[in-house]
Amino acid sequence: MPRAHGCASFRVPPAMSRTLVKDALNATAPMDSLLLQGWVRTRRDAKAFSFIEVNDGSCLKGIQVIADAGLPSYADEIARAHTGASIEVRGKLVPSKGQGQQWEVVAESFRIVGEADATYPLQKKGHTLEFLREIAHLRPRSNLFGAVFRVRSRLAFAVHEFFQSRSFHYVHTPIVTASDCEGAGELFRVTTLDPSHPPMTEEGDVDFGKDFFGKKAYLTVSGQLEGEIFACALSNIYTFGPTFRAENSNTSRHAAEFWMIEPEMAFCDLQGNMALAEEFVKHLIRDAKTHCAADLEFFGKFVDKELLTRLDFVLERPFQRCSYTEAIAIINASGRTWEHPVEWGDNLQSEHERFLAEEHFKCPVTVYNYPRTLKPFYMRVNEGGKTVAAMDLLVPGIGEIIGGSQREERLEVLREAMAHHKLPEKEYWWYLDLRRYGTVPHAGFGLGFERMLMFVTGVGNIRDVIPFARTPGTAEF
RNA sequence: UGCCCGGUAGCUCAGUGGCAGAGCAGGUGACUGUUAAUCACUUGGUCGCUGGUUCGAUCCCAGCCCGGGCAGCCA
Repeated sequence: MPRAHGCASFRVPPAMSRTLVKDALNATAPMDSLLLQGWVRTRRDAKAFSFIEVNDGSCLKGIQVIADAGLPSYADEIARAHTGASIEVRGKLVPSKGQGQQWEVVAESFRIVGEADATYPLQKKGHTLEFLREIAHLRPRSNLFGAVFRVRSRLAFAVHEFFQSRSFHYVHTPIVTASDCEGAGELFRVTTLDPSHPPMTEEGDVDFGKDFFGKKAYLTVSGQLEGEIFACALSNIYTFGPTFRAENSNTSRHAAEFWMIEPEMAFCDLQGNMALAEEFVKHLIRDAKTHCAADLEFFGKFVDKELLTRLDFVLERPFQRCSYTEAIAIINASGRTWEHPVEWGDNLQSEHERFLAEEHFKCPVTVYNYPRTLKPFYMRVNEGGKTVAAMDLLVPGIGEIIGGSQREERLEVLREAMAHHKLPEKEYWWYLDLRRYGTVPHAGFGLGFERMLMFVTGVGNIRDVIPFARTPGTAEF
């Protein structure tokens, strides 16, 4: 940042450095002087003084400030200290005389930094999540969203910590991609062509050869294929970045833009993959419990009463594992009538996945070895050729949270699979090269970061665990 | 994309084929180491939009827009 020199309006830096609310609340001794900066949550006036609850987002709780009516600024400023106003307070941290808190701040001076008038839409209580979505620029100031986004920040850090501590290397895979045949859903086109006057070929088609990249380009739906490249060099890698799917999905667990974590391990099979997935999910839960205890407690109270016991339960028990073939047998032996009856070879529907995780196993469950016909070309073909070494981790309440597989490392088997899926070898020459030169068994998976956050926070809609949700028809902010 | 539910004050909602309602928020006053403070009074409306039926529509009908739930696709 540029520094101001010799400027008359240069503001003298504060003599005191700022104390975060979190640190003030966790103080072990009184403080003679501190500077608080934050936003007014509520104000309660008495005759001789006012109570102001100040929150600065450093933690869930705010701190109570006592502003005596005798303060010089009181008469002019206190009436402007509405909910939502930003405020700066200098004073002492003292043990509270009141009941609800250990510490409070006795103001020696305070000023309103930025007013918030009566149109400020956040009230002390009673907003629906739908309303808060419409004010996504203000909702981080609410208790719930402050908590959600603190947990999101912490778990993003925990992702790196988990992999880095296991000697995985972080790879930045591209966001713009030119391969459109990964089969992971509809792609968003990336182009600089003028949509109303695109260049045309002699055949009358749009000439993408004249586009920015000289060919058709898209936003990535997965970093997996590029991740495999790096796993076949650095051994253990992970990606963590945004992913884009242009599916017209209108559900509480799909977004057009979401963040995905994709580890890829060389010299690893499906068993190792499942083990890592379980360890990873448990690590994230444990980390949130350790570092976001107050926020999780808030979710347990106001979002999902069973959240904390469920998370503990998930940590304690080993995840269940069950082959696709067994899963079909369990579903059909349940004696239930299904909206979508299944037999071997069919996709598992939501109702089946929910039944397995929520009722049969009552626990996260990894379903593996799916029929070859249901899965993409890159998954490793099992003995007998009918199934592939795929895995999906299903969790209660959400369903699929992880999808992964052991990859096909045998050149000829992979070529057959590509031919079967009608994929041109020319486009995948580099992917095939990985099997031509020093191929190794390798495996990996993708974890939807938002779905994990839904599981950890109990929040039921993906739009409420991502700062600015992109869903069909909506890209505000 | 399909099926279902909804749209009334800033927010959460009730309601009726015939003067538009409550709680909270906002305002004024009182009271109090308060803490979702309390009490009294009070401001506040294109009843989503367009058209139709009707003497009269916020209400009934149609179309559209917006939001939500579920399903499919997936993470």
